[in-house]
Amino acid sequence: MKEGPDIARIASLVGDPARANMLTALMDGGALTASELALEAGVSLPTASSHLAKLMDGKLLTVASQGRHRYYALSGTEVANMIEAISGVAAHSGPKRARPGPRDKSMREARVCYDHLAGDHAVAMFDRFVAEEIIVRDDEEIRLGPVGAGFFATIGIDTSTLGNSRRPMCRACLDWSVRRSHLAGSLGTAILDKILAEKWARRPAGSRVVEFTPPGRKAFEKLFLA
Amino acid sequence: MKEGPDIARIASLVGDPARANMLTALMDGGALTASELALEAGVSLPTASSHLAKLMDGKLLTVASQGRHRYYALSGTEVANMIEAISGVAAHSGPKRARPGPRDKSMREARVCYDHLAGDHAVAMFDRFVAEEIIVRDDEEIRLGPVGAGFFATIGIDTSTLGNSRRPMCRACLDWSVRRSHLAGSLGTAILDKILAEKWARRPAGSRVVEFTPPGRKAFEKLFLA
DNA sequence: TCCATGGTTCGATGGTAGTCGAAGCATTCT
DNA sequence: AGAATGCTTCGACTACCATCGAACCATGGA
Repeated sequence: MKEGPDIARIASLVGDPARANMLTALMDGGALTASELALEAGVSLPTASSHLAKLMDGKLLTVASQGRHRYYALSGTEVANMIEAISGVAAHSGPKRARPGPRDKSMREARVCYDHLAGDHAVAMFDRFVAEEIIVRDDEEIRLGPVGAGFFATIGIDTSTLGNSRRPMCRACLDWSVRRSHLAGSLGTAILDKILAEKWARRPAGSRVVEFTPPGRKAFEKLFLA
Repeated sequence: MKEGPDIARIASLVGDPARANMLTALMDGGALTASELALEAGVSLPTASSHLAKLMDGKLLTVASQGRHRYYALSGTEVANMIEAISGVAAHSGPKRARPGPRDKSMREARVCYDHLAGDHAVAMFDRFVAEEIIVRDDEEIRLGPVGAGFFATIGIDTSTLGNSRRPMCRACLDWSVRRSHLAGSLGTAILDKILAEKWARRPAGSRVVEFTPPGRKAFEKLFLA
């Protein structure tokens, strides 16, 4: 009967799966483009655009136009707190989270996260990069480490050309199946590109799964998990 | 694409206006019956029952069967925190809350909250009861004060018969238009009954508004707001 | 034992909101 | 300028779910 703030309105905004996916994708505080969010949410671009308009209308998101890109981000910590609180309840509620992650084993092992690799392999690779000081992480920020440029040069990735774009070369992306970070950004894209170019793995159509071939996996491990 | 806890599922539970009303009605930590919640939400009993089943399924509510009543309550502080967090965002988002409360002036002044009086008059009455030690509040608990039984006896309410039922005689109910407590429980019901029996006020059909007659208002003020 | 009251289930209805294809703007690169 | 990319708008379709009346169960009281 009390009708305080219109709680139902904004709860219903979060209540749609597509929008919820978008919001959680932005929970790291980063900004993503509409197309990236469309992929994250698993919907078409028009649909995503509609959802984004609704989220903007509810003031849950802010947008920054940069050239022909529109970068969407959470509008503030209050929104993040809310998502966090909802997640807490959901964790206690939902179907027993005995298996935290996707039902699909291969998805958990290796999948593509828009344009870079995610899953166990990606997290292991990220850890090794940090251990070897190929990349260094300063709190939230991630940069190429002292031996980084050299390392990537040896495997045919020219890091000097990756810094040009407005897009950050290195970005941390929280892996939902492992709950740890993996590498995104243009460098992450370059690595995924190489994996596919070398035919170490292929992507079954209509899925995010990345299927390594047996020799491909060996080569990948030798190169990135040495 | 991270698919952590099923946040959309429980957000959509809160996203329905009827359910949101129910949840906010329970935000004081109390327990209400299905019919009370139906009135709070402004829906029919079958509809309310369906919503309650869904909220139970999502583990947002607990239920305690007492006789033929079923008392629903929030399942824990985590749920309350979530509602609180959502309210915070909603306050920043929604249509300017210049007028915190109902658009209807008469509603804000006096209305019925299921079976007791709410609104400005009810809050003023509650304050006076506390000031005069007619009732005393111990934190969350409310009891009849030292002069309480005598006071109510003089106006024709026998408090000794009100304690029999399982229902608490005194209960605090948070008034949404003033954001302060008013009196619920069987004593609150008795007072409302008296007001209507004395014809100090009447209830237009199909509304929660309580319309005092001019002499009725005088009598009410003399008796309860002296 | 029978009635009254509080709740839930069932079935049918209607409205609303999510979805995508196609077309339309805007910006940037060649 | 022309082409390509990123994004939004429009229109039509669909599916889901909130809603309520009526019937059905359960408990408590006479």
